[in-house]
Amino acid sequence: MLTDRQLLIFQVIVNDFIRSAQPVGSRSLAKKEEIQYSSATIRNEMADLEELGFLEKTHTSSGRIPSEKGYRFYVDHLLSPQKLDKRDVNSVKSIFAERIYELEKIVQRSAQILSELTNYTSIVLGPAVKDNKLKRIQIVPLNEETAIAIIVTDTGHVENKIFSLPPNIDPGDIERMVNILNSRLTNVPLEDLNGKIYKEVAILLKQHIHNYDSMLSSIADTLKIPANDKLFFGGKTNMLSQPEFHDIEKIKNLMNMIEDEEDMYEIIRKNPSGIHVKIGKENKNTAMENCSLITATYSMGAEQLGTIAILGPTRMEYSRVIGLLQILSHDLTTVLTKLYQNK
Amino acid sequence: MLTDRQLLIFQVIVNDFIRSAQPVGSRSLAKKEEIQYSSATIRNEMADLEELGFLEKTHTSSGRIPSEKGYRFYVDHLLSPQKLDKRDVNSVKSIFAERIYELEKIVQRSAQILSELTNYTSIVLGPAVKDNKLKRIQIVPLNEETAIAIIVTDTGHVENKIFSLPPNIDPGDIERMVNILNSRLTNVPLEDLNGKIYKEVAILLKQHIHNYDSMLSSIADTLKIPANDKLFFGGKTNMLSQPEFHDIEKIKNLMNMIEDEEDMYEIIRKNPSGIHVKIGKENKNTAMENCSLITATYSMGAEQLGTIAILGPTRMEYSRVIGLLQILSHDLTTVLTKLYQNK
DNA sequence: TGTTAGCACTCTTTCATAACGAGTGCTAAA
DNA sequence: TTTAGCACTCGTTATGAAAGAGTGCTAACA
Repeated sequence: MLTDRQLLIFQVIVNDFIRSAQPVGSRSLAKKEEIQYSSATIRNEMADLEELGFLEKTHTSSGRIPSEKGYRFYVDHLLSPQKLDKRDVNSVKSIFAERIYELEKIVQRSAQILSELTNYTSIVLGPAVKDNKLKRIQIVPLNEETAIAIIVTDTGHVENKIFSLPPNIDPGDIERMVNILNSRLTNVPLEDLNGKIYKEVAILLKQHIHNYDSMLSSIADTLKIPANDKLFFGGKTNMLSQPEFHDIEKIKNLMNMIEDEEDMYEIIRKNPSGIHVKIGKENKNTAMENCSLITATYSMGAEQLGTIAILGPTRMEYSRVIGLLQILSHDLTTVLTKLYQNK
Repeated sequence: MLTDRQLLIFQVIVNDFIRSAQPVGSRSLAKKEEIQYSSATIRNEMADLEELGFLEKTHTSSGRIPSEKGYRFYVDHLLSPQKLDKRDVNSVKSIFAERIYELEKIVQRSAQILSELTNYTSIVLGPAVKDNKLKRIQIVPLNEETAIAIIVTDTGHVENKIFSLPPNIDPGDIERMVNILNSRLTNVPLEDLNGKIYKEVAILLKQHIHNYDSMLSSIADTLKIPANDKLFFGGKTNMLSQPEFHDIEKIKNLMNMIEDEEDMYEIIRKNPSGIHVKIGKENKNTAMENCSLITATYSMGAEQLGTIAILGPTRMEYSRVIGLLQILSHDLTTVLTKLYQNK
């Protein structure tokens, strides 16, 4: 469709704009050494590229900036195989340098490094808890009326919830119940717990425990814990430094969205595996219409665990960010697989 | 020191400026019904108040705004006994309407309501964990090499940490160790745990457990958990709506500070009990020089637990915010005392 | 036929200037 | 002691001119 010359010019314009955030004019292009044509020729090509929808003008006599369609084309067809800066690679590797055991800490640190490297905002959806398998249930009575239920998963994740005890409960009953729960539910994925409790465990409890029904509903309720997986952020305020966000109103919308867990969860959830780029209005959210979101997934073995994302202006360093996400998601997957595979 | 008329004029100026964020001129003051003097008289008084340091001008011929000294005087001497709006009172009461068991949830919700009512940013320092007493220690092995230590406190707070096991550990040893720890350490305040472990528990472990020394250091290390108490925020982005933060640079500084847990912790920590107001530069942090911070403490019984704070512009609704904090800290204290006093 | 030089035109940015309004400080009169 | 009046200051807004960056188009060129 496009001639080689058009491709060249388009690519240089996009790169230039990504770097400078200023509309690119024909004269400044003609001065570049990789472009040997006169400004008039370039003007003609730019007019064509605009007609095709890849470029835009901010006003009648301004230079050109890439349109969303332009960015889309750039991302899909013009990104050369990523050659990452060595420093970037080293920075990512450094995340895994110290021996950390907690999955969450690794994830948290990834988010932080990513935002520092890019000066954009990073969002990491923590490991999906619902696929974790139950390692142990524990109930600790706090006083006559309340107790705390604690569940530990095979990945070392801990959840807890306080619930109220039925009056005059026998401590022995609690202990028996915990034993039954553990013997029957160990290694069951958290999302299956609830079903299994009513199908298999209820019968057993009925045989051994007084007052089992009021207890059971408390416990079952408690085990419904893993509602949303945890979100981690890095560089929440980085977008304030981007020149496209000089406007307070825009910033307010964006920051409000970032602060709203629900919104962010909606945006980053259920990503198909691999790397994906959403540009400008491709993100449904109006607060993000000047933003691009790049997501990558990470896994443990064959099981997809979570998502890493970078939120930046549409004028984003796509090449570099994609490179960073690729290497990070790969490394995360490798480390996690090694660390927890031998359960 | 000040005449009654000066007091009246000063108070009206402050109230007007808090409402409108605009410098207050003599003519607009003269129009108010509570002020019966001519604009010229008021001008003279304003000149005097400025000389005394209570008022400032933004430029030669502008109206007056309160100086920091002025706000300080206003807060210390001019705040009438707080008459709170009924809706405000009801909103605060609503926090405690549902029966919630988790202390953290109550605190979290308080922060949220507070920020919604005021349109400022609220910061709540969660209950000091170090004063909690140990209810139970649990150790759950995850695999051959790692285990997770869980501690539960008397207030239902749960902390956990993964640590590495010495090679070839005997499961029976772990169980014996947990029993010893629980029998010896239950009801010990968290901050005393470490000392007590080495003084009393080490000897016992030596008698009963193989390999006790390498285990002990792991455990002791694990129990050093409660580093910082948890911070909760409400309305982090509210300051973006305040007219004094039209300047992107100011916003960036402020938001960066709010996002930095260390900074915030430093600012809100170790507050003497009661309500305190820090105005403008009285806050050492330069990002806060256009802000005021009002803090209040809450307790459980006689034991001071944490701090609630509101961060707003120096042009803050002092009267209302102080009133809100008073009633909230009082109610929090009451509820918490009732809920957990009967341990 | 593709490329380029040249020129008229457009639009933004910057600067200077003027007019207006809000507000002050000071003086003199009530 | 209070107030009316007036000159003065400063910020805000509108206007216009000039400069600069960039475009589109036409005509000439290789």
